[in-house]
Amino acid sequence: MSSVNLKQLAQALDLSVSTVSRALNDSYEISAATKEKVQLLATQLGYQPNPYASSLRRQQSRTIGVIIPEVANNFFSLAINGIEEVARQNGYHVLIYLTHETFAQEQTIVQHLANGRVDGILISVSGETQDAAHFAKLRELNLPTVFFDRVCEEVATAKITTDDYDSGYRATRHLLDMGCRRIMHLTLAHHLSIGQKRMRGYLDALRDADLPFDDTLLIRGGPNAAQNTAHVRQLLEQDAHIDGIFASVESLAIAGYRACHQAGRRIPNDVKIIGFSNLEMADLLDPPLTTIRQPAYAIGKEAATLLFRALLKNQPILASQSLELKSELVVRASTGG
Amino acid sequence: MSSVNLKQLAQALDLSVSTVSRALNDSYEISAATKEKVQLLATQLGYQPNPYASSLRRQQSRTIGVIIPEVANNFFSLAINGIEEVARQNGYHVLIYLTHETFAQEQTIVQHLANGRVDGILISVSGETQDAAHFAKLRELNLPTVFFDRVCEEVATAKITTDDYDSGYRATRHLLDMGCRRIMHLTLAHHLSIGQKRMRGYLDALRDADLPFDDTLLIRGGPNAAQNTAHVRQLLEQDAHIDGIFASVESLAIAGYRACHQAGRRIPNDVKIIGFSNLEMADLLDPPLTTIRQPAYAIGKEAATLLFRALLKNQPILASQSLELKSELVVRASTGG
DNA sequence: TTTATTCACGGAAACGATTCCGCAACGGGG
DNA sequence: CCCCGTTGCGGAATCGTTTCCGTGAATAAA
Repeated sequence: MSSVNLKQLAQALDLSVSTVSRALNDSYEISAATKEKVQLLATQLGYQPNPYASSLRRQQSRTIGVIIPEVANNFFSLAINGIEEVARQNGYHVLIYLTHETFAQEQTIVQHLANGRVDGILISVSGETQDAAHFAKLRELNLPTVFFDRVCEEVATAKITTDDYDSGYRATRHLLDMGCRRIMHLTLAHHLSIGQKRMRGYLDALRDADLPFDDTLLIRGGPNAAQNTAHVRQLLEQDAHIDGIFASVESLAIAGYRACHQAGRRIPNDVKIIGFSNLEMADLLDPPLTTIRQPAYAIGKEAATLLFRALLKNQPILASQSLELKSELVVRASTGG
Repeated sequence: MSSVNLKQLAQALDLSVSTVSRALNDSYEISAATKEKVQLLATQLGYQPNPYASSLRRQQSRTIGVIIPEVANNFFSLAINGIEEVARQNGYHVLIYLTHETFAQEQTIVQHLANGRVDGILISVSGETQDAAHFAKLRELNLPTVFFDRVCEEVATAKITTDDYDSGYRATRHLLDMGCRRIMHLTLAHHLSIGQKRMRGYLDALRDADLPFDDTLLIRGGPNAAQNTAHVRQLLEQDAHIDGIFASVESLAIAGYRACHQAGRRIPNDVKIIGFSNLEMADLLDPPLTTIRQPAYAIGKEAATLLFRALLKNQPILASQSLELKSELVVRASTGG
């Protein structure tokens, strides 16, 4: 669509197409004088190489794909921020795909990216994903892939995660320290390693406090916020002894707040709440929410950096390059006195 | 990069490349029997057309570009959600670019998209943008463009906005009705029409209440949240009579909250606050924030729908197709009693 | 039977950039 | 003076699809 192409430049300069191309790519075979002439006219006419012709010939697109469950989510939007920054610095473009937490969409998206459209993929898998078969094709095609936050353990590639087991343990431990004895655990991605790690942290903290694990205290949430709230409320009303809620994602912490309001349980007097969250205004909630804050921006940045290191140096991505960043426990009033 | 291409398919089937291509595109010139054979083998071998070869030949990329100031923002991430949904339904891909509210980045991005990489553009301009010259090229190239929310009036194309003047008026009027007499106005995009419209609503509401406009009550915020807060706090401490804050974007409403806390002004007793916001948990803040809620998801969806109508039918986008959606005033405790 | 038309397909030219190969001209060394 | 290497550039193939044009055979129309 760009009005001017190589052939037109070549004609105007009375040079061949190949010479013009080489001049623009700063090839050593072209004299300084010619280079200057070519580049001058190119900028004058506003020449921009056709990206598709270039990609076709070079067999690379200077584009990466980012697959995430949701974008209207503080964690993922911060991560995208980090990703986009690194991509732009390297002159790459970013294609965004949303799975809406469904496995089917994740499959189709991954499939559609296995045709050379992107040079690499960053992915945080959907809550439904249990099978990693759809990632096999990427491996087969040698398409560099980095998982972040919600990873697939089975796939042998690099993964950027946070200390999920530890965070789960510390969150639960904090509730216990504040006096909780019957702690609800709200989880979304319970099939995923991330969910299981946080859960194991929860379980181990209970065990270390010599508290039994009660299966009924476990709520597996879904994408529907109203339903999650109703679910939590129901449990709160059934079980008057519940005095703590550990939410493994932000939206479920919110569900916890709403459910407590509806069930007439005061936070933190009756029920203390802690949740994973990247909400910058967690301190302005009523009451301020105690959070485990993941370094979302850094996660995106690290994942992208790892990917580009592989892309630019044309090296494979190794599982050994995986990184685990630390989350931060920020104590506020929702778990206070 | 996809392992199998048309030529290989053709050889395997003992057909010509053109026949295979036509069979896969369901051309009327190909017999049903051949079509079936071709499609069977194609799916068996997992054939996927090379998107770049296809784009090069067809002169269209089945990709749209979305340019926004920030993604870590409830409004924009909801809008992207709407955009992505419509794009996926139409089989299009979405390239995301962030300007980080800077004019320079907006220029470079727009320039880089004027080479056929995308078939259309959805844009919400940066807070710094005052000049529309960089959009001229898009018009020149006939690259369909739709503005949403933060629009450029000078550019003759369709724009999806909300009733900004009205919202500004209603927000201010609400504060007046609740007894405010000295209302601070926090704005971000004061050069943009969106900022000016909201401001005019503010001014007209003051005028209709026979209140004078005081220039010192106007704060032009920037991208730095801490600085904005400090700015608001300073003004609050200087002027003890301020009893209302009207924030034209969510982040500035938050700055208002923080500033009030720091300056020891109670909300809503001393100062009442209203702000544009798409925060789903505005009701969980302390106190719950009275908001003007924009239909962010719908805006994204409408903008994308308009763009695709033009793309698919190959029609130009007319300014007359512009749409103005209604925002909603949600009264909560931050402007109460 | 002859001609016209449709059907089903093949060949080859695009799309625009990159790159392999080849080739003049020129300069320096023997 | 001749040979050879270097410098600077042109021609053409190539990436994988799409599509224009052509063509043989079968069928229909006359």
